[in-house]
Amino acid sequence: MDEDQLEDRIFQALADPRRRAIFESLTRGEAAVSELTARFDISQPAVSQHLATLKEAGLVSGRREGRRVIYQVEPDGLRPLVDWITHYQAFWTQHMARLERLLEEMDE
Amino acid sequence: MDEDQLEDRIFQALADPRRRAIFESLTRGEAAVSELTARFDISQPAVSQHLATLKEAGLVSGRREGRRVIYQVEPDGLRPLVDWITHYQAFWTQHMARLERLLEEMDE
DNA sequence: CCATTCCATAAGCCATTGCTTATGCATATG
DNA sequence: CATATGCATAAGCAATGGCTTATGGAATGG
Repeated sequence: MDEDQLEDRIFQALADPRRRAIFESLTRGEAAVSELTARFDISQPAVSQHLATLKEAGLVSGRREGRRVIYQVEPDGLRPLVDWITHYQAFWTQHMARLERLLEEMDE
Repeated sequence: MDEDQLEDRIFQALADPRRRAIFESLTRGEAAVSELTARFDISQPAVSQHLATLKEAGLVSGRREGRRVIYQVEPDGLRPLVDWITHYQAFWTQHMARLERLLEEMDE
């Protein structure tokens, strides 16, 4: 897929608050569609549609387990977003201290 | 302003490709509305509307200079986005090497 | 002053989007 | 098999979004 097109899909996928909430929910652990439907107060098809959008953006993936489909966050999914931000290093240089702190934490 | 609400506006502002292009254009240097209108093939009101959206998201700011209004990137504007991503450290740990390289570059 | 330039805002239009209900396929279960 | 469960997809609808043209205010220049 075109890189710019993927970038587009990621931004657009994360633009919707509910979709972002679903994504964030999945970062706390994989879940089946039925489970997500129970958590959020929208219909099952709505959840499936959101998941499809997130999937096409490369942010999540799903595997079949019997009748259920388990979705999980795609670890590399946010990479294009990180790359996009990194491209404007000059404007977030001030956050480097914060990132350095993060690096130190990760070293442990 | 509510932090989540700002987060929302940032994601939504960056969701539109043309608005992202305008933002990217401003990262390469401040510009007046008329200049941006010349660069992108849309009407002046359309540009002003995009700028208003970016401004409410805290991504750009404008100052008046005579008849013109000069827009520039707000250095701290992407911070909430960076914060959001850092919140999911676990999923981009793999990018730490890349960030470390960036840190080294910044040290020079 | 009067005309011109630059910009923001209003109003209206069309395309997109996120939701719903309806439906059908796949898998499990009796 | 027959029924039930889990999910995806289709169709339709209301809301939103980005564009346009029209208009008016702010600042400059003759």
